[in-house]
Amino acid sequence: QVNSVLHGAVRAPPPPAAPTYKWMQVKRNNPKPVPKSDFSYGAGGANNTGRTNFSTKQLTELEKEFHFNKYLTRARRIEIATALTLNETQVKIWFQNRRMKQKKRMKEGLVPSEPLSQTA
Amino acid sequence: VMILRSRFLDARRRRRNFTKQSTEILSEYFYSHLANPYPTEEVKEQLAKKCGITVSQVSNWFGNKRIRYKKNITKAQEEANLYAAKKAANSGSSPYSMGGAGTPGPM
DNA sequence: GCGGCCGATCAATCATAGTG
DNA sequence: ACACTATGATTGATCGGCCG
Repeated sequence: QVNSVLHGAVRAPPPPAAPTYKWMQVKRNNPKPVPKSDFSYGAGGANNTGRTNFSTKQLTELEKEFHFNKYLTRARRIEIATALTLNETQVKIWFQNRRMKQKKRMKEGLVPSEPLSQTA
Repeated sequence: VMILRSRFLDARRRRRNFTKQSTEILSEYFYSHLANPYPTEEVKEQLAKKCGITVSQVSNWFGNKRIRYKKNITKAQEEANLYAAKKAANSGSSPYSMGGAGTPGPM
């Protein structure tokens, strides 16, 4: 119940009390449903722990593959996932995010490559 | 984590705070649409132009603003009220209509 | 129906700018 | 000069919608 339009003697009122809209209550679901229990690998094995921390090696490989193919086939995805000790989903998601990232750069930076040093 | 970070790490993260005026413009929109602070792509472009920043930056700003508002509702509400009052005070500078009870329906 | 993709967003985190 | 906070950017992952 929100305070009505109490007018009258309200000299120092904090009442406007912004209501709680639904967007403020939005909650994302569990990061992941735990596919299975496997050993926890330092970087690449941080499974459903919310946010995975890809190792530099994994990122390098993914990046390399991305330059070769912007899109993956099921087979290729499995190969990469296996080689990097990641889930197919993680690889899939990485590519999706990567594509969006490149698109964003293209739109603003106009440079599809990495913004590392100006090199010029 | 050794994390060499390439020595200079993402030069990108070398951010610069937006001008007070830009923040003011973004905040005004945010609090004027508190019921649904999700500007459309078109609106983002307008705000970006008005603030002299990119659309992505506008998106980042709203994304951060929404998340951080939720993180501290009480504190954030004070700011919301502050803006509400400010708006009520000067009627003639706000191009956006108030968004008070926009959609109180199902919470 | 199902799985992949897109566009937008969330949420946690990084690194720095600003403030006391 | 330094600890702490405010804030912009990055990114793995989720949500809803569309499509083959």
